[in-house]
Amino acid sequence: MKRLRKAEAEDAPLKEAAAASALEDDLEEGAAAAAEPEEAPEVAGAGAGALEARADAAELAAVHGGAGTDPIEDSDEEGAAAPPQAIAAPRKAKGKAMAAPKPAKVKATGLAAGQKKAAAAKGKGRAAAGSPAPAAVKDELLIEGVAGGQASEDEGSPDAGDAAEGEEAGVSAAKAKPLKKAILTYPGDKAPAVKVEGVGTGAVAAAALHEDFNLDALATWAPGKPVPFAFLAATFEEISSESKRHAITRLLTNAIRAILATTPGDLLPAIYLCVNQVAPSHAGTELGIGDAILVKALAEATGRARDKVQHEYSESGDLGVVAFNARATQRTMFPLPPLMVASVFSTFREIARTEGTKSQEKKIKLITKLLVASKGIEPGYIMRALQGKLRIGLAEQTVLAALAQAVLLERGSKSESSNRDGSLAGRLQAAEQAVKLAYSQCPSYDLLLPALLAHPIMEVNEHVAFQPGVPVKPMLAKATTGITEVLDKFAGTDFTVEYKYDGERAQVHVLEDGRVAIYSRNSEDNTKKYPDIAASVPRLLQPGVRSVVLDCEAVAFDREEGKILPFQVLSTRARKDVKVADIKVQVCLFAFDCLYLDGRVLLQRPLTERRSALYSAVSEQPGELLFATAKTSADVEELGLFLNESVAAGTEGLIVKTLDSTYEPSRRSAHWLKLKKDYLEGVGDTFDVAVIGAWLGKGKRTGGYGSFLLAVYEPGEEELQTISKIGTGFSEEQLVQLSEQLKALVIPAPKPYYRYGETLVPDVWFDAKVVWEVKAADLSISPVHRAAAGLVDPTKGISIRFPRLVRVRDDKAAEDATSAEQVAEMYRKQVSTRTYKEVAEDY
DNA sequence: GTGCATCGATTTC
DNA sequence: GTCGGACGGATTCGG
DNA sequence: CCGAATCCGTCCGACGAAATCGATGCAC
Repeated sequence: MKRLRKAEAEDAPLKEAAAASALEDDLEEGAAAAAEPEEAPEVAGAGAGALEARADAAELAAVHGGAGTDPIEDSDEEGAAAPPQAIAAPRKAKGKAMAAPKPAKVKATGLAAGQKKAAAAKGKGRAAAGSPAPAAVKDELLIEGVAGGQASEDEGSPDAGDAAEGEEAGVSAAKAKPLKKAILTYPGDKAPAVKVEGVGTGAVAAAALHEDFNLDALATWAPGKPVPFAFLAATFEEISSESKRHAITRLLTNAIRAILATTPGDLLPAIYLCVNQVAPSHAGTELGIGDAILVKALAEATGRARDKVQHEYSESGDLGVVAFNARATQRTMFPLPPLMVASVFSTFREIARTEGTKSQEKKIKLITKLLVASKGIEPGYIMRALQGKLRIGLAEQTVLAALAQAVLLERGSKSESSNRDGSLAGRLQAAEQAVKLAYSQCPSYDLLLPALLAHPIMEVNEHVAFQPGVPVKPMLAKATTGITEVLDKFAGTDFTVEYKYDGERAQVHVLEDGRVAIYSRNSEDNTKKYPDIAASVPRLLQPGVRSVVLDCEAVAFDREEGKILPFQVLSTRARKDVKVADIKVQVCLFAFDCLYLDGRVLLQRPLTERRSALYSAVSEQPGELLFATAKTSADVEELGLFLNESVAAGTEGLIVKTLDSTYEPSRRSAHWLKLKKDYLEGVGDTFDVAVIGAWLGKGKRTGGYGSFLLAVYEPGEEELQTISKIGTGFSEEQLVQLSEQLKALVIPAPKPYYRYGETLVPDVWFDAKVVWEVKAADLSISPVHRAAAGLVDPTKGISIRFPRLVRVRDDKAAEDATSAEQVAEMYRKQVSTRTYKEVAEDY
């Protein structure tokens, strides 16, 4: 049926198209329902009702529809990839975010930011050195007192907002005192506030500002009416000029409150737009849109040449800016209906659904339609959203925080005023943690939102909790620089050490009904990628075990030799709809944690307990499932040996874990530490390489180089052969300085002795006079790089994994760079040729 | 129209 | 994956 | 003892190699 509608929408005039798509899936039906002239809904009441209904539907669907079924998603969707998550903002590019900076905004951005901007603009180097922090903070507080009023200015027409500065100043001055006081006394507390952990003075001050929330100043639409996309775009724009997290959070909190108070049905699409997702990760819906298609669409929408748009993109490094400028100069013949949050989002979903022949054309059409209907700031944010990079300093964690705060503030007064057991800041903090926990254990806004609106926020974890079949965000580990740091951090606590296998994270769910689901690190459904695992794991369950969730690393494995294979081998496995018979690369699971066993959620249990649960839940089967090699020791030398052993066994190093720690989903917790050889100073593979080219930077690297092309030296033919690009390891300041230095070495064409891939041509070439020392984790056979070509592989060259700059080698010339032969030798050495047994015998 | 190469997008690390 | 920058909170330092 | 300096965790967004998959373009 959606096909029909789609066809209609394509030919219909925009207004009708928007209407059609607004009705398209049940999401929009929900929105529409909430939008019915319910006449001034009692704040959250009406909308909550609408969403409550959806919550029930969702729960039902989850129960009946089975594992990870997204109640909102069309039932014909199959698992696949996920939408991008990253959203970002340039700190110092903030000034030129999207629109021409408005006078009022520049003021409101605050002293600190203003200064920084200026420093960044003219002065490379010591930007942050100057302004004393305390003064900046004070001024910030003054100005933020009027943030609420400011938001409204942006709405209607983007250019309309210049409030009387004098008045602002007056208001702020008046507010300054109570604010200061607030910091000291925890406002709203009768009893002296119990010190809440994690709540600082900043959070208290921020909480106090919530009193200024003014719905009428924010909401330009009537209660129950669809939320205009312009509102969201204006919020984004404001956020983009802000760098303080509290301030960003509050801006979004206010926006969410406005939606909650008027049209709560639009909250779900709004949240999805904020986090730049189109569906939960495990639902497998992707936009299938990248820079290339966006450039095409933008060219079409503005009637300009593609090259020109592409060129402007290269120059400005931001498609959003290109779109904004393009639209600004284009006249529309007749006024189009404004974009709505719900309709924009449903168009995004439609784009994600579009596939097959001519799908790109269709997608471009949809995008074009959005662009043509967009005004002011909107096209810029539409482009960025489709790119998957909002770049405004707002991403998932902050959205969750704002969501929690908004729900508490907007709805808490009713149901939760009775149990005010702390300061406002404390309760906000608690709500935030509850919501983040809920989301990490059940990463789906489709499930989270309805539950949030249906129940008191502090009970959200009772309703949105871990359940087998829905992936948990995996716990991550923190990098360390050496064994001493590990011992330092874990002094006084018991810890254990495990191999860090070089494969792919696999969260294996075995459900009571026998079904198996396997999720990736990013909660993608990988079940279809690993039918072999799905088949074998149930056989390995210990007698009596009915359901279990394992945390594992899936590693390519040579069953004949009983040997771990490198990551590059694993990556050649097919990904979609794999048939067991077609599998060429065997995989062995290395299990290291157990999150759930026979109805018991183990996330909050200590590692010791989870580990024994693991050992009791499944049995080892060489080549199919093994327990991660582990050892418990606090001896420096012993750990050093173990680290060497792990590397010899073909793993990346060690993970060190405290034995009493719980499983902390999605946290790069200090309870798990990564110990890799290449982290150690002076250890690991380093290369001296010539810098022979560069690419222009994007986003916060706009205006300079973003990455560089590196080459090693082949003395026989006297060639410089590319080995890698590099884009990290330098500070911003250093990057500017290096760019400056290299700019002088630009040559119009590559030297005849440069050997590089035809598909890897940099924006500018350099005379090879600069040598850098670069560190890497590994070497790999490369389809594009030319280093040591012919020495290891008959035609392919060698590249490096995870390259980063260590230091500049002023003392070296290009001829002194690492030689091709050395690179080849390093590659040969790293290839693991030893079996497990051999390694084990040695230690 | 079919098969193959290429490009772009997405994903893993 | 690596890395650096900005913030915010907690802890330590110095007058 | 208080304010300043410092340390540390969190969040965000620059950027890396390399693989598959899907759509499209091209040769035949």
